[in-house]
Amino acid sequence: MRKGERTRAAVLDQAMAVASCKGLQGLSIGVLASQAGLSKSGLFAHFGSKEALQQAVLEEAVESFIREVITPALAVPSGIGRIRACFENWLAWTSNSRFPGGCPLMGATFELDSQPGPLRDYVAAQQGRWLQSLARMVRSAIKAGELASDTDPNRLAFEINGIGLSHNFSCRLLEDPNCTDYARKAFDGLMERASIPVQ
Amino acid sequence: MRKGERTRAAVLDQAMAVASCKGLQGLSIGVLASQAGLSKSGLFAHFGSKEALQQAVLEEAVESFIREVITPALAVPSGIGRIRACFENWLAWTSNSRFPGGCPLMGATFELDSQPGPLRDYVAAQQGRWLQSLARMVRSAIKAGELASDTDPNRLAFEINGIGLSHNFSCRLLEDPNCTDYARKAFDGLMERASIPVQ
DNA sequence: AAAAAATACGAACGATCGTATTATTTTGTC
DNA sequence: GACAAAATAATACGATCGTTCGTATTTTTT
Repeated sequence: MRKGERTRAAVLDQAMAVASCKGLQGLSIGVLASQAGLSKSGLFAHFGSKEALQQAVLEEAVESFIREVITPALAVPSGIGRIRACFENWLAWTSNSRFPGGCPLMGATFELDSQPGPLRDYVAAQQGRWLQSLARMVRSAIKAGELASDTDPNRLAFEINGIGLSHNFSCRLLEDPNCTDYARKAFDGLMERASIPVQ
Repeated sequence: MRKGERTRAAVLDQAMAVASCKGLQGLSIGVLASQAGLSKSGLFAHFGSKEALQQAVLEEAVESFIREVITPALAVPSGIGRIRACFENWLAWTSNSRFPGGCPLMGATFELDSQPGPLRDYVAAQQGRWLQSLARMVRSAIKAGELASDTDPNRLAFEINGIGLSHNFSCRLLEDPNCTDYARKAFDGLMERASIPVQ
């Protein structure tokens, strides 16, 4: 690994932490450079533009999310268990200490949702993929005979997403100690309602 | 109504629209002034600081939210009907044309949740009130005999909030035309599960 | 109509922003 | 250890930021 790649990676890690707290708009090349012990122009050269830096932060965050939330869940046999594993990974991800201000993608979602441009397009595409991943897990749980066949995968994905969003909301803003408990119970209720009743 | 109050109100309206799109951080006194046909210093004098302007935007948004979402619902007899009315008002609010970028409070929530200060404190307090309002409606629906007595009002409020958040997410970022349908069905499912079964 | 108070303006401040250009240092390779 | 390439630094630019100040203009009250 070249020296440049190493510093770039280190900068990116720091940038993710900052973006997690202050948003993508709150990223400042000057501040970031002094935090990383680099000159402004030295740091700048690694990305070429501020937007490219923001894009890199987003891509890095997406890659982490897939690695820590989705991929491990796919190792679990398809069915409700896999969906639950993914959900649990997501809850843990929300409190990941690498992100002192919470998931940067969550922040970017609400920061960019009304600001047209390549960054918004990227976030929208990735969040669409996230919902599709959830829907796919639901579909395979139906195939496995654990969820009722008339379950709408996209709708269930919508609801699971809502529980996670509410968890983030109550965890990050309100600091409600009950929020993880609420989230788990909401998830269980959702699965119970959609599952095939035991005869 | 004094002249000053009128211009201040007009500026605030414009500021809410801008904050709705670009966030509180995206508010610029210079840009706002030129949009309002005022000089920068003339506009500035109405607020005294940028943070005071942001605070004023938040207060105005909260007031609108209460007026358009909560108060009308309280005119509906207590029970599931009242909760549904509130929920429907909320869905409509999310698409309110006054806010080209969606609810400014939603944006502020995810923008400020990790940025300590009076603005964050204010948003947290108001969002706490919002959840409490929902919980109170649930409690009165239990008293009215429409929801099971073992329902946890705070947990149900948590779940309703999640559906609204997911609706905002899918509506604003993904522009999914099904999102309102999904949200309504999720809400109905939630109420059905918590309601007292008809004998 | 005169006096007082409230509003708005114009100019300037220091600071910081992202970016471009040019130079210097460090790194990896032969 | 020399040499090319890569990485970092130095400096400067124009723009914009929030803010202050003194002054002009308008509105309201007397």
